[in-house]
Amino acid sequence: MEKILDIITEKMQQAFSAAGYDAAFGRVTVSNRPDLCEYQCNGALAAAKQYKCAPIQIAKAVAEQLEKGDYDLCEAVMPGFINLKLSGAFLANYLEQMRTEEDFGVEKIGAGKTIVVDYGGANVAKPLHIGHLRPAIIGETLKRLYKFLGYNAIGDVHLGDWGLQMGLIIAELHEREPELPYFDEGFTGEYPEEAPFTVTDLEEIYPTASAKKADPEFSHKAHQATLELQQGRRGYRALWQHIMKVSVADLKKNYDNLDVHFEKWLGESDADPYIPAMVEDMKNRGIAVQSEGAWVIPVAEEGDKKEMPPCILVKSDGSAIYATTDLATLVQRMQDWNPEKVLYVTDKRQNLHFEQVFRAARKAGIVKPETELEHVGFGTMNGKDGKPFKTRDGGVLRLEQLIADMTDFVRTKVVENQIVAENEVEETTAKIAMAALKYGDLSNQPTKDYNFDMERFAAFEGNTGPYILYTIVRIKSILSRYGAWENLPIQEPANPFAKELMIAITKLGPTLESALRASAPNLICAYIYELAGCVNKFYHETRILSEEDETLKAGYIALVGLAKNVLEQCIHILGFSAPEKM
RNA sequence: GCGCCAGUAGCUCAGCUGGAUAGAGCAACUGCCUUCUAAGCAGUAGGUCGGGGGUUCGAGUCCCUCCUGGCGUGCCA
Repeated sequence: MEKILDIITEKMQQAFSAAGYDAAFGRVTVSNRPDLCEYQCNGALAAAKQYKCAPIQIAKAVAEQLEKGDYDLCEAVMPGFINLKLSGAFLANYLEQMRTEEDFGVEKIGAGKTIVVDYGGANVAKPLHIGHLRPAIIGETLKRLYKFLGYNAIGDVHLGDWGLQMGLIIAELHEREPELPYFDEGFTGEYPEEAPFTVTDLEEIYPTASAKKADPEFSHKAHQATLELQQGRRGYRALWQHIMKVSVADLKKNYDNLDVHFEKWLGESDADPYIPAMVEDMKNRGIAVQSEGAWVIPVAEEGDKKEMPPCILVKSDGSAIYATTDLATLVQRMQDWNPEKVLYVTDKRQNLHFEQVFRAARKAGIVKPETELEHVGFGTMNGKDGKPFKTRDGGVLRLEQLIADMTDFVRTKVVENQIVAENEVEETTAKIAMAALKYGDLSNQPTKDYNFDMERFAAFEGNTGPYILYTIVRIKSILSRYGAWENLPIQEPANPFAKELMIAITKLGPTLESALRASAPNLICAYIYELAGCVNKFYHETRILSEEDETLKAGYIALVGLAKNVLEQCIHILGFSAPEKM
């Protein structure tokens, strides 16, 4: 469906033309003075400069040309704004179309296009911790948003299963149990089926090993193990298989709990087979050059404001580095899926890295010139005090623990309120906790650092996930009392609150498109907060079920029903859902 | 050193390509439940938009400069 702003902008542009001015000045925006009007055009102010006359003259002349039937108000005011209020008939018509078309008539701008969203970033052998929350939920939301707008969106977890961390674990295991057959280079038999460790063991082994990186001897051992693993040392590969199996099952469980689902569970190791040919090719074509013992791809360009270090392709010890696997992964993605776009959702501190990789990929022709590569770099989630998030004993808070804490906090409230039956407490609690957590995070601008404060996130008032759910639940309650409502047509607004709500609903499509363009889920949050506010005002001011005029009542029901559907569609994109009661 | 990002109410943050009176939420105070869930609604109070210049009819928004904080800056990811 064409957006309202586009429709009235077109009409405004025609009016500018008809009045003898450049149509380009006819852009209409949502009013920033809702007390005066709903939409406004500031074009006369800008046009005044070009035509050297008073802006109000232009505004008046243009307003004369507008079709009066579309508007309840259409006037030129000082110093030269053109103020508009839509007619109820126009709005009802538009909303009725939204109600009856599939997906609210939102334009499928991505039809026929494929996008890869790379967003998990989980590391094998490491439990998900608080740092994994943002990439998971921001990435999942962006992926769902792309899907809703018609893209074929492929989410890939891109496991960290091939880097130094694997070497660290192998080195640490070797120190602990050197007698294991995996470390015996002469061993030719079958390795045991059972892993010599559990998930819980791994969760302790990795941090221990990581802490020992400062020790030069251990560090060298770990680097050596990484290299040998990558070069295919048999025992290390077997050990690696064990680590993968144990760890991935656990990761899947945790992501499921967050309602985050990946289409592909590929990892850095899956890119490995592509590396030799890619590197060889780059060397042959002179894309990669030797420098300080390593093979690098110079990516500095003229006009760079900052120093642009080269992209390291092969380290001086001969092993691959993250740039290598990222490039090889891109080779695999282009070959298998040929996407229009690849989106990377990672910490913003990796900005330079991706800039280098993107340039290298273009230089080497791994992607087509028109393939879009975007890095969505999100900010750090800090503790309440603004410092990096730590547990009381200074450790890293596990994601599971975070969710458990949030759930406990919410459960108390749910029990206190006594609205749901005892056997529904857990399900309701889980939904509210998820909404609190995700909305709390997603409502921030992704690029900004923010402070995590559970009390604030799970607060049941104000701009929070629970507030949005509460609004939906209120409507659901009315709808279920009313009976069949799905086919009731939208009517003209019966009061100002209804009209405000209707206008809010029309902003769905434009909001989703802006959110996609800017990779900014917070825009969706801001939108549903506004929409929920409109619903609550309408709810408060209008007695719906006790309305005696049946036609009027049906119109109310149709309107809140549509509002509910839009809200639920939006929270689905944000990755959470509403209970029946709360 | 260089580069990137940020600085808006006591706190946490919005503010779309420069436009009318800078907006929310929390905290504080005040009203509104015999009526569809008060996890709500309405209202009061709270601001030299980090400082200083400049461009413009008009600047939180654009340009310059300074201050403060965070991050990055060749073999970790």
